[in-house]
Amino acid sequence: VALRLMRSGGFARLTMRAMATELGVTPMALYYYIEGKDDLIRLVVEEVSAAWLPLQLDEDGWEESLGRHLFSVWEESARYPGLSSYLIDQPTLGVTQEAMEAGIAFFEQAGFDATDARLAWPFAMTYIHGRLSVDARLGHGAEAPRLDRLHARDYVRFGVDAVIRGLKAILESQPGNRQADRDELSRRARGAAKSTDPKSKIA
Amino acid sequence: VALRLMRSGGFARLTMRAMATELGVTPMALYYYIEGKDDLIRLVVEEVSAAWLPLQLDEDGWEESLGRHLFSVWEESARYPGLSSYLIDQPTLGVTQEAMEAGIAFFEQAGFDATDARLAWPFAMTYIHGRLSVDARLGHGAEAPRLDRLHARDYVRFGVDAVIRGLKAILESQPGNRQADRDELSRRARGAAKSTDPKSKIA
DNA sequence: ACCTGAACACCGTTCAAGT
DNA sequence: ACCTGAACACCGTTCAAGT
Repeated sequence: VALRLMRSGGFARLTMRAMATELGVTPMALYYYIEGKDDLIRLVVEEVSAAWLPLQLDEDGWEESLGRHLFSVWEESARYPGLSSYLIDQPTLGVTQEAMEAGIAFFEQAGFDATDARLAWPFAMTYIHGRLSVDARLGHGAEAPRLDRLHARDYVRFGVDAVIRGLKAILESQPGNRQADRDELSRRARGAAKSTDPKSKIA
Repeated sequence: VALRLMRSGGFARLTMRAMATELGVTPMALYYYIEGKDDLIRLVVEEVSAAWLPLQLDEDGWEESLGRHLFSVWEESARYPGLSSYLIDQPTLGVTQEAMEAGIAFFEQAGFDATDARLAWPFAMTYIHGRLSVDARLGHGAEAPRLDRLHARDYVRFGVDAVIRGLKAILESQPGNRQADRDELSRRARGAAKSTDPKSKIA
């Protein structure tokens, strides 16, 4: 019922009283099952974020993997307008500690050093939830063109591209991770490397 | 009074009733001077955004100019926790139509084509307000370290860097704006160019 | 075990009335 | 011109009481 309320009227429509009315009970009946509104939202976020494509390093490289994840977060979350405005105000952006650690591990696997990996994940998530917050007010469907016939999808496409390119530039400027290393990583990705890879960041 | 309330208790503390109490009047007295709460927030945003360093192309290049602007928006807005969470939900991110057009013009002057300039400004602003929204809950001062002794300033520094590098990569991949043009721009910036600059994008 | 009813402490705002 | 007072339509939540 909570998810349906949010899909039709956005996060603002999700109230204890509206839920009770939909269920045909008084508002206080809900408190028998949940601790309060924060608990209700936690369950909602759990449900919505389960539909996100997980952030994991696939064979076609971290750039493509990250792009797919961000698009998936955007598409799924966009069904619940205003949810990202809530998530962005939460510690760890509303996801569990484990999900955040998995996100950081992703960037370490991609070759970022420990500090940059811890900064890269919140950077990408902050952008995508920021974008979703903007979309919530403007509408995200094809029926809602903005300036110069640009649609919500154009904005997020540009943004995700810029996020990935920015992170790539930072990765390439890391000491010990310059052109020579990148060539090595490319070779490994193609399965052509049989050496011991002494400088590999992936191990 | 509104600004003071926000500085001490954040955006959530800015209520018509709290303002009235501070002023020693009843809530309805405010309606003689302002139309309602939306109008009050509009005036607050007007005041806060006036303190932002304007986004204008200075002699040290668009990258540095953009970096200064974003940091200034971050530092000034951070004094009013929760304000960015409101701004990010607004069309044109809470600024006036003119401010948005000036932002787009900035990216055109920097060499972005018309479409990318229209996408670049919201991208940068969406990120910085997203970042501010996260900071609002976690605190932004040096007294609030996060994971691994990283501070709010580290996150925004990394993010602004990534935003600029990402936009730079997009600019450089634009047709007619490749290495040859960039070398020319670099020469101009150093004041060494006395040619007529026929291909310059800045004019 | 499951739910109700009254009440409290908040919101923004309308409408009519005061001086 | 400037402000009050009562009231309305909302919130989330506490506490005591019902079956």
